Amino acid sequence: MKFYNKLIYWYLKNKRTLPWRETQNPYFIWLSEIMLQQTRVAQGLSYYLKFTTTFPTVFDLAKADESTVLKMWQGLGYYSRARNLHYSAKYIVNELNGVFPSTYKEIIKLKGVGDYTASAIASICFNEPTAVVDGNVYRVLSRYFGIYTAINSTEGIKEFKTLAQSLIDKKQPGTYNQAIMDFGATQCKPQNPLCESCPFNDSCVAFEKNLVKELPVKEKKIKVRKRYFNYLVIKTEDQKTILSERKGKGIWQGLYQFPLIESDKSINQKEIVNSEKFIDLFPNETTISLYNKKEIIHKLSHQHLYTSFWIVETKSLKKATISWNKIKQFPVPVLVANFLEEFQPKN
DNA sequence: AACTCGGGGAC
DNA sequence: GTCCCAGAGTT
Repeated sequence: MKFYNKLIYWYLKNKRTLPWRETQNPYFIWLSEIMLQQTRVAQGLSYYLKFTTTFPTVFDLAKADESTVLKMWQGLGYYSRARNLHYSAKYIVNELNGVFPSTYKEIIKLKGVGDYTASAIASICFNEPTAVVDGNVYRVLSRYFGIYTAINSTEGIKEFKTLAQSLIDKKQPGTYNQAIMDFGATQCKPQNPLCESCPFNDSCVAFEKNLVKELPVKEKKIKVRKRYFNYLVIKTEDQKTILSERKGKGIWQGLYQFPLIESDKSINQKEIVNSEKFIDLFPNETTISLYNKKEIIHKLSHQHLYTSFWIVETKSLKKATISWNKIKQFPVPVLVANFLEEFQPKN
């Protein structure tokens, strides 16, 4: 029996019921695929429902402000996905008359769409036999065929794409692609895969040679940068504060935060008050107090942010233009959202 | 080729 | 703590 027949047989019996499996609307499939990049189904699901409800068509998404899109994306991470999604929605509306491109070659031109996403959309929506290679596919193929090539090397990326392409069922590429991903997610899992009940355990190289735990091979690990964030949470007597948008490179582009004093180590209240930024911001009298006694360690994949929130009260401040009761309309990082939730449970 | 971009869940 | 998730863009 061919590889794809066995796989699709498994899929038809074991597939998860998911909302984006009920449609071939390329706009919906696109939304789901962008959201699920480096994101578990369980985490992306509610965002998918929220987006498809609020923006039922690409025209609705294109019409929205970027800030609105980011607010809806808040908490999902990798915010460039939301910015690129919005950019591409406007492109589809303005340049393509709202018609979603229908071939891999055209789909991959969209910003935020790479080989994986273009293959997924082309196969699921337009029946084009382009094989997806995501983390699940790397794992399934490296184990089944006993391949040691690092999945994040240039060579590995090429090798696995070619292999995946040779295995696809050209008559039902969309079903095949979803099958191999679902199989990787629920059966051939990273840890404790269900080999004893696996339909491939009579022909899987890794199972036969007891290499399941060694595969797939991945090169090098990331190193984590430590940063020290001191947020100045301003409260004026007329209930205003300052939020500013993060611009340029780095994390959280387009999201908002309180005025930030960053340092390369922990700093105390005296150092805050004597800093250039603080003096520039508050020429007049203020009261400052540390909100969290212990630094909050916010962990990103490449950075650990040691964070202190400083409550700064002052009579009035010209730059403080944002009312506290409107603060939750702004897209903010989870680090800031968590603080606001505790500091201002209302709204 | 290496780095950067979030947040969370499973172990 | 470690790994990694329906990856892509930039340097």
